[in-house]
Amino acid sequence: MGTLVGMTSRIDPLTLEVVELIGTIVARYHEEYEEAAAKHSLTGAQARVLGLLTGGPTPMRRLAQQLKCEPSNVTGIVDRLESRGLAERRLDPADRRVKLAAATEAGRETSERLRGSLDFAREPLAELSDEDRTVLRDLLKRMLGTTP
Amino acid sequence: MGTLVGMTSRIDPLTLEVVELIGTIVARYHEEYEEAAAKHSLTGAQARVLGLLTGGPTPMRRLAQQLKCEPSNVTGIVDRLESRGLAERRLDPADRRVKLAAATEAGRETSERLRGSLDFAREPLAELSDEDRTVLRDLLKRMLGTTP
DNA sequence: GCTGGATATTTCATGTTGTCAAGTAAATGG
DNA sequence: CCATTTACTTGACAACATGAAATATCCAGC
Repeated sequence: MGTLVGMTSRIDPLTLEVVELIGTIVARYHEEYEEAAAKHSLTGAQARVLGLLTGGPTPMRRLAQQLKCEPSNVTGIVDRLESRGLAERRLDPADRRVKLAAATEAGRETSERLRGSLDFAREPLAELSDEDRTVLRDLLKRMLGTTP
Repeated sequence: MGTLVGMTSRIDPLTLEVVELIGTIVARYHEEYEEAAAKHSLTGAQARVLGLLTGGPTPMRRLAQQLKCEPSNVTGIVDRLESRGLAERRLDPADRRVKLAAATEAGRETSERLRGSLDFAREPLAELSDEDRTVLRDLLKRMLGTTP
């Protein structure tokens, strides 16, 4: 192996370009998400938890797993949602150790309004035809190993 | 317009599926990035700044713009990088108000090792042929409006 | 049934990221 | 030369995140 510039030269330029594009998409996605959350006076983490709660009452531990963080962190986030009347804690009759976080009616409304304002869905994809979207979907699925 | 289930039904299922896939990619990308940064004892923000500094000495203000945060925030991040010998502040001879953040030799090495450990580039894209990647690249570019 | 270990949650201490307002220093335009 | 703008830092504060220790509960094995 001759004199190479660096490790990155092992990746072909095309792959690098795609990775860079994905990075851009990731950045824009995050930006829009935080922005939409802020419009409803929520932080990103709060919006994420509220979104998870639309799936029904959820144990704190499960929220931590889905957010990939420590359970003690979830305590604070749910505290803040609760203090604003968007969520509440319930006891699990089946296991008195666990507390189920659940969205209140106000929480459900807020979550739904937020979902509606996430324009990332419409705007960039509007550039693509139906056929393009199908191709894109299949490529992304294969990338993610959904079709092994 | 009959009785609809909700606002989300305005978006066709295909678009919804693509949006969901992109969400998955965003989540995985972030996860891997933080993980790779942590392996080098860096936080995500520190890794991001260090990455920006590989482009050469950069005014604090510009870093703030690229990170989309307040300049006062960058002060702290660069402080931490500096205290670990990965970055340093230089004076801009052209304008004595600005301070240029620059990666040290150690910072450059760390940044390069980190870049090399970002497997998100190789692993998922390896599923795709060269032709597939070209198609994907073009679709993403159009999504991002790079080719108006 | 008891007991010991595992599990679910919280609390506390601590660190990083982020905002905003105020302050300092230097450039710039009348 | 002076007022304004610009670049950066500082300080106060909130949210997020981790890790260790405390509490309450469950469960397996005896």
